[in-house]
Amino acid sequence: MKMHLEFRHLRTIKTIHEAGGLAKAADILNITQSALSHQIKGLEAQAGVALFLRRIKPMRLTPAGLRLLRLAEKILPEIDAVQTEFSGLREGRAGRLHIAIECHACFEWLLPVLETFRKLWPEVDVDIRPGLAFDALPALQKEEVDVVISSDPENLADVEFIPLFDYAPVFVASSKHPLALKDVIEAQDFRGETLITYPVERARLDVFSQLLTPAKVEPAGFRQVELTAVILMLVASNRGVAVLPDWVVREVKYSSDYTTRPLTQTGITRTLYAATRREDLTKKYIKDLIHLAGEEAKNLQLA
Amino acid sequence: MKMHLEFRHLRTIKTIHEAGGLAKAADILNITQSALSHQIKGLEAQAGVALFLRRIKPMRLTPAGLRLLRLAEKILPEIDAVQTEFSGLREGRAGRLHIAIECHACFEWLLPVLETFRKLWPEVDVDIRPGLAFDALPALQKEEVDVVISSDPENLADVEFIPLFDYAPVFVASSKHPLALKDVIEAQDFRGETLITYPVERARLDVFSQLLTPAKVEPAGFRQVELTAVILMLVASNRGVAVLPDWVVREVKYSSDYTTRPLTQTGITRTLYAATRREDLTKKYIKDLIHLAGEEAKNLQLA
DNA sequence: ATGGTTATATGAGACAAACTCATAAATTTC
DNA sequence: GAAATTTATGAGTTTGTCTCATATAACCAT
Repeated sequence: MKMHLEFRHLRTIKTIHEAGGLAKAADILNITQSALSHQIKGLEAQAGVALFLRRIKPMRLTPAGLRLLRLAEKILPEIDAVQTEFSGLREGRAGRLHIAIECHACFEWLLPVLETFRKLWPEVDVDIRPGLAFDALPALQKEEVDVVISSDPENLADVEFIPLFDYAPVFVASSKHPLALKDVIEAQDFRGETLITYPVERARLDVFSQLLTPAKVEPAGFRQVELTAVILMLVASNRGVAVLPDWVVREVKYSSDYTTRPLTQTGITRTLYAATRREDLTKKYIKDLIHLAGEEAKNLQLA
Repeated sequence: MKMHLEFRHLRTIKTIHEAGGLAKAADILNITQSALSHQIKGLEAQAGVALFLRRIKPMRLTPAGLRLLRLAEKILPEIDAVQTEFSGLREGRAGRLHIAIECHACFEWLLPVLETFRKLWPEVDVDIRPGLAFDALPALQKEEVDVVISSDPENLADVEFIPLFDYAPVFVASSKHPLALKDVIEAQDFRGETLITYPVERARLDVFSQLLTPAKVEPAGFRQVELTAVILMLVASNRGVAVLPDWVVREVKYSSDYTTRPLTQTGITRTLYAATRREDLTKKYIKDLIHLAGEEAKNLQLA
C-alpha cells in the first residue's frame, strides 16, 4: 500500500495543529472546512493509519499524525528557502557567473574584478574555470559557462562579443639578451631563440597567430610554463624569450632584469573580448561584470 | 508569484537527472514522456525559472534545476522513512505504549516488565507517566495514554479492565510498635496512629477505601511520602504505620526492622487491573504487555 | 550540408483528483 | 438538555494531470 503524500497534506496538518481545529485551519488556508475533512480522510485511508483523534472535539493529532507534523516542520521551511532563492533568480539578484578564460594571462586582472563583483552581487555564484580553455565557446553555447574571455571573436548567432580593451603583445627578453639592443623585433628575430609560452595550442598564442605562423618562422626551441611569474623569471635569467600582453609586463614587476620591445614596425594590436550568450545580456549582473572589467582595464593601461 | 511545487515534481526532476533524459525517466516512472514534458513546463511557468536546458539534446538541469535536485535528494528519503515507519504501525510492529499508574507502588514491578517488553518490541514507543495519576481513565479515553494500571475497575463502554493479579493490602509497623503484638489489625487500631501514605487523594488509597472510610475511623496523624523505600524506612524507625500491598513488602527488603500483619479478620483482597481501550486489545503488543505483566506477577507472589 | 534518428514539445480530449455547497452527525458547553 | 460548536458526508462542479497522436527540434553520420 503506497501513500500519496503531498505538500498540501503537510501544510494542512501543520495548520490544523497550529490553528487548533479544522474550521480555523480552513479559514487560514482559504479553503472550505469540508475540503480539509475530505483531504485528511483520503490521506488516512491511503496511509492506513489514523492521523487525528476524532472522538475528541477540537480534533488532535495521533502519534502518527505528530510524526507527519515533525516531517512538515522539517520540510516546509526548505521549500520556502528555495522559493526565496528562485525569487532572487527571477528578479536578477541571483544567478550563475562561471567564466572561462582562453587568454591565459587574464587571471591577473580578472581576479580583482571578481573580488569587487562578489561584494556587489552576493547572491551570484561566481567561478573561474581555466580547465576548459580549449573549447570554451561550445561550452558557452551549452550553458556550461556564462562568460568567455577571449581575443578571437567569432560570428555566432547566439553569442555576443563585447570588446573590453586593446592590448599589444610585446617581446620580452633579458636585459643582457642581444635582441635587447634592437628597437623593434621582427618574426625573423625568433629564429635562433628559445620561446617560452603558456602550455596551450599554438593557435591560441598571439606570437604564433599574429607573427610566426604567417611569417613561417620556427624558433630554435620551446619551453611551456604555466605561471606568468615563472615565465618572467626564466626570461630574466636569460633562459629564453617570450611574448606577453603589454599590461602583464607593465603590471607585474616580478623582476627588473628584463626589457620589452614592440613587435614589428607597425606594432601588433589585439582586442580582448567578453563573450556571452545574447540572452544573458539582459541580466544586470552580466552587464555589471563587463563594466567592472572595463574599469579595471583602464587602471591597467595607466599603470 | 507562488510556485505549486509537489513531491511529484521532485521525483520527476531526480529521475530525469539520473536517467539522463525525459523518455527514459518516463519509462522508469511508468508515465508517458508527454506527461513529464507537460509537468516540467507547468512547474517552470509557475516558478518563473528555467529548470532544464532545452537547446541541448539529452536535456540537462540548469543551476536552478540543480537546486531543486538537491532539495529532492534531501527530502525524498525523509518521506520514505516515514512511509516505512507507517508500515510498521499498520503491521502492528510499531506503536505507542504510554502507561499511567494509579497504583503508586506499581512502579516496582512494572519497570522490569517494561525492560523485557522493550527488547521484544523495539519499534514501540514506551513511557510511564506517573504525573496524571489522578484522572487516568479520562486520559485513556482521550488517547493521551494507552494503558492504565488500576485496582478500581469501572464499567465504561470503550474501556476494558483486564485482571493482572490479586494482592492483599497489609499493615506495616516497626517491630517495636505495640500493634506488632496483635495477630490481626482492625480499623479501630489506627485511631491513635500516624499513617504514612503516598501523596494521593484518600479515595485512591486502599487503607481508606477498604478500611478506614467505611469504619469512619480517623488516624491521629498523617504523613505523605513519595517513595516506597522511604515509607518503609520511616515505618522501621517507628515514625508511623503504613498499609502497603503484600508483594511490595515481600519483594522490597529495604530493612528488617518492621513486621506485617493482615488487615481485619477476613483479610482484604484486591485485584490489580490493566485498563485499555477496547479497540487496542487487537494489538499484539498490548496483549503481550498484559501477558508479561502476568508472568512478573507470578514471580512476585512466590517471592 | 543533408537526411535519418533520437529526443522533446504541443494540442485535444479523457479521466481522476480535489474542491464547494448544503446538510447531517457528533461533542462540548452552559 | 438545548444551543452552539465542530467535524463528516454526499452530490455535483471545477481543476488539473495524464494519454494519444503528432509536430518540432537537436544530434549524428555520411
